[in-house]
Amino acid sequence: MRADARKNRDHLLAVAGSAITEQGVDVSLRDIARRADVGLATLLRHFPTREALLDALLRTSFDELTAKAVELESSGSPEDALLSWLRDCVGWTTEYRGVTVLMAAAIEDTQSALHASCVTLRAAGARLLTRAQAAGVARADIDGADLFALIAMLAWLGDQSALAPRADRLFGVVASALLTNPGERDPQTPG
Amino acid sequence: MRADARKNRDHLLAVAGSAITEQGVDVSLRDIARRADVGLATLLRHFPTREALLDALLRTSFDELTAKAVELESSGSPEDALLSWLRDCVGWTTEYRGVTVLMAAAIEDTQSALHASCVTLRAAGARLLTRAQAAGVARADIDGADLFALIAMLAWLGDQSALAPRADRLFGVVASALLTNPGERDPQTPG
DNA sequence: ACCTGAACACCGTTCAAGT
DNA sequence: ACCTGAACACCGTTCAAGT
Repeated sequence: MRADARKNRDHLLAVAGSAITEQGVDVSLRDIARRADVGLATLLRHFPTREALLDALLRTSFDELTAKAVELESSGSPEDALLSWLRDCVGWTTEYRGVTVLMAAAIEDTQSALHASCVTLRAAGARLLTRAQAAGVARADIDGADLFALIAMLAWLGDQSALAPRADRLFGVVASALLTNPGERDPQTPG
Repeated sequence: MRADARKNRDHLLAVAGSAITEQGVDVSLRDIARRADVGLATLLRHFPTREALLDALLRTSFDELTAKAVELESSGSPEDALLSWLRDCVGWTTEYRGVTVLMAAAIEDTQSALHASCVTLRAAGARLLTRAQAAGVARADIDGADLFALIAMLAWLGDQSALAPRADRLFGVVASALLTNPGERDPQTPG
C-alpha cells in the first residue's frame, strides 16, 4: 500500500472511531469522510461497506474478547468464567451503539465483512458454555447460538435509552436462568 | 372530515398495513403514498409522522392486548395469566417487523404518537406482574418497566432473522427466570 | 496506484399554488 | 378544506476523469 493511502486509511479509522462513539454505528459515511477531509469515494475505496469499516475498527476488540474466552476456559470455575465473559461481551457493545443489529445480521450473512468475527466469537462462547454444562452449572437445553442470541438481546437493551437503565438488572435475571439447570439438580446422574 | 379525505385516510391505512406486513415498519412512506395513488404530502397531512401512522394502524391491536390483560387479571392462575399475556405480546409484534425499536423509543418520548399506547400497555402488564408477585409465583425484584423491557427483548429477537429460530426457546428461558422467586421459596413469610 | 467531483436514485420535510 | 408537485437537504453507489 502506498504511503499516502496508508495514511488516509489510518486517519479514516481514527475519525470513524470518534464519530461512531458519538453517534453510533449508523453515522453517515459521508460525514466521516468530511471530518477526515477526504472524498466519500476514498472512504469507500478503503472500506467498500459499512461492515468492512466496522470490522477494521472492531478487529482488536473482537480478538480480545475471543482471547479472553480462551483464557477463561482454563481459569476460575466454569460458572464464573461463563458469567464474566458474558458481562464483558455485553459491556463491550455499549461502546458501539447499534452494533448488535449489524452483528445479528452478519452472523447469517456469509458475505458480510463482519461474518467471520461473529462466528469466531460465537464459537468462543460456545466452548465456555459447554464447559459449564459439563460441570452441571448451566442449563443443558441451550447451545452456542442460543448464547449468542442471549448476548445480543442484552446488548440491544443497552442501545435503547429507555430500556438501558434496566439492562443491569435484566442481565442478572437472564444470567440466573442460564445458570440454573431446571429439573436436573444432580450433575452426576445423567439419566 | 370531508368524504374524500376520509376515503384517502382509510385507503392509506389499508395500503400501509400491507406494505408494513411485507417490508416492516421502516418501509418508505413515499412508497406507501405511491401504492395508494396519492401524493406523499397527502399521506403526511393525515399522518404527520411514521409513529402517527403506526398508532392509527396498531390502535386496535394495542387495545386488544390491554383488554386481554384486564380479562386475565381475574381469570386463571396468576402465573398462567402472566405467561399467556407475555406470549401474546411477543407473538403480536412478529406481525410488525421492526416495531419494537419504535416502541422502545416511544415509551420515553412523550411527544411520540405511540407514547400513550405504550404506557398503557406497560401498565396493563405491570398489574399482571404485581398479581403474580403477590401470589409468590414471580420474582419480586422486578417491576413493570423491567417487564416491558423483557417483552421488548424477546420481540426484538423475532425481528432478527438469524436469531428468530431461537426466540421460542429463549422465551422459555426468560419466562423460567421471571417465574422463579430466587432465595425466597415461601410466599407466606415476608421477612 | 490512488484520489475525487459529479451524476444518480433514493429518503423525509416543507410550502406555495391549485381545486 | 383538502390535495399536490416541486424544491430542499440529506443518504449510499457508481464511475469517468484527474494526478
